[in-house]
Amino acid sequence: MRLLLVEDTLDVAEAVIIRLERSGIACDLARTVEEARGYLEAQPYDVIVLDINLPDGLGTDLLRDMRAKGDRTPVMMLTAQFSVDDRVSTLNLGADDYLVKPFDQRELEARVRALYRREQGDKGNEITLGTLTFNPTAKVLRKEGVPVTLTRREFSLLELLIRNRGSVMSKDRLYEGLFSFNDAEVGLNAIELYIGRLRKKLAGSKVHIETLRGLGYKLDVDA
Amino acid sequence: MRLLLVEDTLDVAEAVIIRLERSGIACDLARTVEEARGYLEAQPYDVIVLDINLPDGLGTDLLRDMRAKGDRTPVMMLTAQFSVDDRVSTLNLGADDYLVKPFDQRELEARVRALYRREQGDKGNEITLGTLTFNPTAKVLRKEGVPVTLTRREFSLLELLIRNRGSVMSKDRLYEGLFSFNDAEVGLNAIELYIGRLRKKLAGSKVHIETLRGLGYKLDVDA
DNA sequence: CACCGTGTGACAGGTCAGTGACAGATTCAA
DNA sequence: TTGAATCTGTCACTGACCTGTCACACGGTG
Repeated sequence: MRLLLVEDTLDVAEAVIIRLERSGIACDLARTVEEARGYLEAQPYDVIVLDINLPDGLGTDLLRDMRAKGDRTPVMMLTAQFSVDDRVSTLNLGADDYLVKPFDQRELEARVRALYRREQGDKGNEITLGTLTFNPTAKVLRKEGVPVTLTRREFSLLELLIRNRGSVMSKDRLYEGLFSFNDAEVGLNAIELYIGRLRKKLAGSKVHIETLRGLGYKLDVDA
Repeated sequence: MRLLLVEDTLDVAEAVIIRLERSGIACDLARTVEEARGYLEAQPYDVIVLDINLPDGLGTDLLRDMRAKGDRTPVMMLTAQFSVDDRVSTLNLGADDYLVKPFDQRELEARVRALYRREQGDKGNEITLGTLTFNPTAKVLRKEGVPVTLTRREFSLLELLIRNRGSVMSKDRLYEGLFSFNDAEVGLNAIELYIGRLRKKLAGSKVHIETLRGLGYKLDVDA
């Protein structure tokens, strides 16, 4: 999952990013509205967490512009004071959720995941494929009921593949979902590496990752 | 829209079918889990409405098997009693919606249509030709539902032909679409080669690539 | 019948993917 | 804070398969 955090208070931002990155969400940080616009043009995000009060303007303005352009990316608003009026107008602008500062990190993560899930169209959060059950919120993968330990990156990659099962995911798309701009300079080779590691762990599960040379990878259930 | 109703209570089933057929939804009725499996093997459906309590087993088992096989057809569950636990576990199994009996016919129809719409949205720009379905975003080609593996070049060529189906594509145009300036020095013969390879993979699909000597190629569906 | 454009099998690069080893980074527990 | 364990990502090498050329067969057209 690729997330954009727009927030000017550095310590809040850092705490959030550390937390989210640790659980496998690739985060980019923008500290102004302008910066955020740049990021948004550069690449698509799965979720945006947007502070309202920013040095060069209001987060709500950015939100309005996005919606006016037809961008439907889920947006969670953040702010310190949140009157009932603020709340209503924010939601009316097309925000999907909001959180009042100070907030609990765990709550933020849970809500972000909920937004992502909703976007993906998954009702439940447990996915069964072959002999695998995958639970993105609990971060647990089971093979025939037995837990399989996955590292952060392995988990993120598997989640991307599972959510797009049956479709070919180009190496670029996987790369975008896995790494943020901070993880600069990571080679594309890393994807191949993790694909290999995942394959080992998925062995004997009726689920396999197919390679399509020059196109990407595709996760499928054995016939 | 093609719908499979799995329900053993005849009068309920008939009422539903009459209503849905009247508004243009093609319905098949299965009265047992076994019968439903038969239908599902025989052909794909757009939506499945699935009762939980059936004479020879539970609808939830059928649902679980489908999801384990990677089948993501939207499923709406029906049942008389529906505790919170039932609800959660059903959704976690991969159901997309549920309805408690007795229900309003109009509500059923509205929800079924909602499921269908969402599914169509996901499929987006999927193109069906004869027995082929071609999905450019997922980079997947299926012949009678079975995935056909294509290489990068084959895929590009097929996409060009499909997007211009019915009209003749000159070899030059195909060439321009397939090769960039980097791929300099590739002979025109390469096109013929890939046409040949594609023809083999499209064999038995009611879709054929016609040669128009001196003019180019044309992809068409058999009469 | 000759010609030109097309079909096709075999083959030789060449590119891209798989993999093992390794070093730096990070996490976790004392 | 330190050290062990694990995770991360690079590098280099190997191997597989796609790619496109060549050569030749085929077939319609004039």
